[in-house]
Amino acid sequence: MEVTVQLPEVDTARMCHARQILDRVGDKWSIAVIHALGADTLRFTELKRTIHGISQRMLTATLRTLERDGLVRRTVHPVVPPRVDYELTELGMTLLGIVCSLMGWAVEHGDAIDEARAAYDARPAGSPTG
Amino acid sequence: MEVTVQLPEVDTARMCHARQILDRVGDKWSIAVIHALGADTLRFTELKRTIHGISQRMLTATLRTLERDGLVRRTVHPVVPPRVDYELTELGMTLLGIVCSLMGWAVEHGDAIDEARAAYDARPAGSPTG
DNA sequence: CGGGATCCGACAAGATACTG
DNA sequence: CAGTATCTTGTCGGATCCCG
Repeated sequence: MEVTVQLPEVDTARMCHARQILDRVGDKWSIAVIHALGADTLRFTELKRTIHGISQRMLTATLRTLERDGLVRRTVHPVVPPRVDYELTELGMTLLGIVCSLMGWAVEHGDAIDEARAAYDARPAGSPTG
Repeated sequence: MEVTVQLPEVDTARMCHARQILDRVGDKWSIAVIHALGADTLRFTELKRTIHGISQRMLTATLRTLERDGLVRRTVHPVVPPRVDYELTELGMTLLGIVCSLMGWAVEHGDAIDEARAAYDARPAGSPTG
């Protein structure tokens, strides 16, 4: 197989941009929130139930960050039982597309990675790479 | 209310896969290493010089993880001055493609995010979202 | 040159309790 | 219901020393 990646001019500056969004979506819960909101508009509690493992502290923090980055829109309804809706913005939806690409890659090559790990883990001590 | 979700059937299981690779490339240096090796095969010291900010501890740890996941191949040359070469595997190159997609998104929408942040930061205290 | 081991600081993140 | 504040812990990551 030959390399068809051919990154055009991906210098340090561009890679820095990649780190930017990875800092944004690379944390433990952003992806989960984006994915959950990609399906539908949800309330705080609904999000908490959907994502399961998340604490209300991290959910709040994650939502705040995503809102600040313009990826999630927060709507407060001034009703007697407080109600706050969260939904993806258009920008957030484009990011969701990227996330789906990520998922596609993970599903496609996740098996290979698993095998590689097993093989690496099975190596005695020093691998005769040369 | 109806769901206008465009993603086909992205359930929790798939999202979990996305988290897997984000755990892998989401750390501080993996992207930088993958990007550096995407251009050419490099030695340890060369990698250290290319990535600049990285310490040898993190470079070693990052390389080890990437090697274990089958993304990077490590070649030891038994010569008098020790020489170790690192290069991307075919699997690593496909991941580089994903990374490039990420970079593309970052470059394309990074400006919008910046504006959103500025707007969010300029808000008084409670935004009349509803 | 390449890398392992250890110590230590900084921050992310979980659990809990409290508020409006 | 939708958060906020505090405490504690776990992990990441840098600095340093040492080895082959």
